Amino acid sequence: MENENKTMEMNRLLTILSEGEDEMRRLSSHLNEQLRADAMNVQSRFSQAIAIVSSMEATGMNQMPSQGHTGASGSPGGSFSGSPSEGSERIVKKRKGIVKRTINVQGTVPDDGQPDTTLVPDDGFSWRKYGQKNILNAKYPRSYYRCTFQKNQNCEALKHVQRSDEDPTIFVVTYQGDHICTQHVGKTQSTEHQLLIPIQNESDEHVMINFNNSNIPIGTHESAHDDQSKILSPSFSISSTQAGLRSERYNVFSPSSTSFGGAFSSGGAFSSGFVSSGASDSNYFSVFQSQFGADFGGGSSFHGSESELNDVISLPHSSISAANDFTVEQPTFPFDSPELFK
DNA sequence: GAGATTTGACCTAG
DNA sequence: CTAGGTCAAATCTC
Repeated sequence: MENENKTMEMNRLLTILSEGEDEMRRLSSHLNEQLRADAMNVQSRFSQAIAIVSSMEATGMNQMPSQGHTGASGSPGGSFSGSPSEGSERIVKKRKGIVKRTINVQGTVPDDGQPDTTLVPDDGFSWRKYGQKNILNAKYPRSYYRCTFQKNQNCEALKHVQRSDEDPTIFVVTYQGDHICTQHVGKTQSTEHQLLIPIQNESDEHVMINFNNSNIPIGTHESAHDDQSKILSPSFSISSTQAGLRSERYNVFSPSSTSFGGAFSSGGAFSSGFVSSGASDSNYFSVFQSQFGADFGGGSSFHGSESELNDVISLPHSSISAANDFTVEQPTFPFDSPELFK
């Protein structure tokens, strides 16, 4: 029962993040070149969070990923900039009834001679590569990873990653098994750059999304004494590295929105307001909301019933939104700030 | 030297 | 029998 709630909330979170990522993608198309790079940076943060949540969910949510040992295997580089929204998510049960969870994520643009391992998105867990195989009728080989802590903690989580034939920047990531290892949540991040999202309304558990420029930690933490309302103002920063770019602060706010989902849904925050709040040391987007996860549409589980009925359940990204009674349409952005556009 | 990656060989489900 | 998945020795990196 508790797990069902968790799954539901995780799916909600995925929906929210996916939509946020979509909105940022749309938004970036309206921006000038300088700001577009920043917007894409934010978009990539959403995408990374999505991958992390997907990984957590796929591996049973037993553990939250850590930051800090992503080094070696599956996720070197930390240059992940993609999301499940690029394709579809599906649950596959093939051999021996083993349930696998597949998501599509967008990695970095492949460079000639650059190994796949440097392009594979970081999902926050620590993986060790144990094999690579050429797959029939596939352009690119499939890489096999297991949890780094398989040996010393008997963690059985596995994943394999394969680059899409159609779009080499898209990686199909399949997760299998549960993380039982204790990969600790990174503690090196300042909370001022973290997004804390309550996983369960009734509990004190949160997902923490860090929109810092370093690796993103995401994890649960106990906050029995925390006032939730104080941590429900997610923000993410855009820090331009371009010399000469005027530093400004932009706020995206939603006076009427009561959820993060609403804030990023079409007709939500972006249509409610998007303003420049003046100069600051860094370009800064903030999403204000009164309450995260209030209610954005039922929170149905696209996780389904773990494929008990079907061997393959294919779920295009759009259906994630559909499953939550969301309709993603072209937003109507009242971009009033002249600095935003060419 | 320890740990991670590579890669050919081997195993096994379908 | 075949293709996907794993093993393990060789190699690489820090």
